Amino acid sequence: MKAGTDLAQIGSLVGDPARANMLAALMGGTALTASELALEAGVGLPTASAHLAKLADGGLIRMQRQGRHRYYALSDQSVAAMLESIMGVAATVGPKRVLPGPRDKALREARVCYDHLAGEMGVMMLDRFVAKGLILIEGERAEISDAGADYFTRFGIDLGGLGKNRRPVCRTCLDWSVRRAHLAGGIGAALLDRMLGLDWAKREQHSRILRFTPIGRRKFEIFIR
Amino acid sequence: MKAGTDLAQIGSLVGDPARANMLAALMGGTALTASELALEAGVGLPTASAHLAKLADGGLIRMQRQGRHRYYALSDQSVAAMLESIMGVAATVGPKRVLPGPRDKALREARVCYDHLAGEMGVMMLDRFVAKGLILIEGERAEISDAGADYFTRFGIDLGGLGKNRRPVCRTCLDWSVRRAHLAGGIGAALLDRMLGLDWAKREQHSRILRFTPIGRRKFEIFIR
DNA sequence: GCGATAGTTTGCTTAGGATCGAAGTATGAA
DNA sequence: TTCATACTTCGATCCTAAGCAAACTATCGC
Repeated sequence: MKAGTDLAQIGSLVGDPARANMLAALMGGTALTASELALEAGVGLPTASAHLAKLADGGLIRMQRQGRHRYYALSDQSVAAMLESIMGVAATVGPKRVLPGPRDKALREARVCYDHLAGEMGVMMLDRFVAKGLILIEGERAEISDAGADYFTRFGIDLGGLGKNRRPVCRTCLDWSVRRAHLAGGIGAALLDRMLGLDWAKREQHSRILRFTPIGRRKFEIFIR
Repeated sequence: MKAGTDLAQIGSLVGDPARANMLAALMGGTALTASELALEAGVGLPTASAHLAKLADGGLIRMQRQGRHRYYALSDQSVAAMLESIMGVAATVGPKRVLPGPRDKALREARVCYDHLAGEMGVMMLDRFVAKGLILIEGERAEISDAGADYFTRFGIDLGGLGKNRRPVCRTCLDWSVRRAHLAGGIGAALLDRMLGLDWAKREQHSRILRFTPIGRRKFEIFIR
């Protein structure tokens, strides 16, 4: 009875098309303004404002004022993981799917999940790291080995800086398209950040798709080999 | 835009209190009849029938006729995992929680998740199995080692029989209370089944709580040690 | 200060869907 | 065959919540 109430509360927040579109847009990881989200959801500003208030009240998103803008973002990695798992169910048990178009293919291959790399390439990367002993996995928790710390530091990531903020440095996240885990947490975010900084890939506008350049893809292969 | 539609579809299914209560009840793993679910949801039979049709249509549940009864169950482990992840978010970011009562404590300690052991004891069990090399984990996928096969067989589990039906023998599932993985899949179900058969624990009526007997708990400790 | 942009609040309309009673179908029991 | 149980379908009601227009608040640039 009580468990159902919790489920329903979150479910109804996600269950409205306008709010769902907002959440999907925020899965991209970048914070968005109320107007941008209104546009994304296809509703007017007043309506969007009401929706955002509900989402914030329910704890799914977090707001930050910046001048006359208000930036909204998912409040937590766990919210992103939940949304991914819902998408996973939608993809498997959902209504008979039309065969996936080219956009879906790109999305499956490489995309941003909140703030880290997901899709086939993300899963492959974690697999390789585990195989090489750079990451140690136990259950959902993951750990960076000494060899891994060395490797990531040489890649240009400041592990010391990561440790300072509160979020777990290393954790995994279930991938909806591949149904395997990929690397999330501080290290996952830092790796994606670095790859974008090195111009290995570019984010496609208004989407979660990551487009790797041919050179970037080759360097990525070498990096994880 | 499209991603949001998928989210909203599943979300709105979970978002109705009556349906959410039904799903929560089905998380117990046992299949329930329409009347039982109506009672659980606190609605009349016609209403329940309509809800069940929607859930089945959306692919979240699966129906099986048996005489004049119709038994409903979650359609898939992935649905159970999704519901767990939603509960996880509800528990963390949700409305300011009242301090957990004794029921919550029991639920945290040991409960049924669809058809396998979850809660602190479930997480502990998987941790020990991994540490002892009985289960090998790589991402979300898991595997039974040779030593593990031997150990589980001696515990009275027919691993050969497990392999026959289609569901993956070994996989992990994220625990909402502990936020770590526990053991799911065919082996998870078989282990719980065996423990119940050995009278280590009893299921509490109309709830997901597992009550271990003192002796059962001690045997469990030895089993995973 | 003034206009302009970003966002919220208020008040109203409307539609979708949750609910139940009553009638209809299917299965089992006598 | 007849009655009872289990469930669905139909029809009608009612209520929540999504939507927008208009008015209000706050911040920026000048």
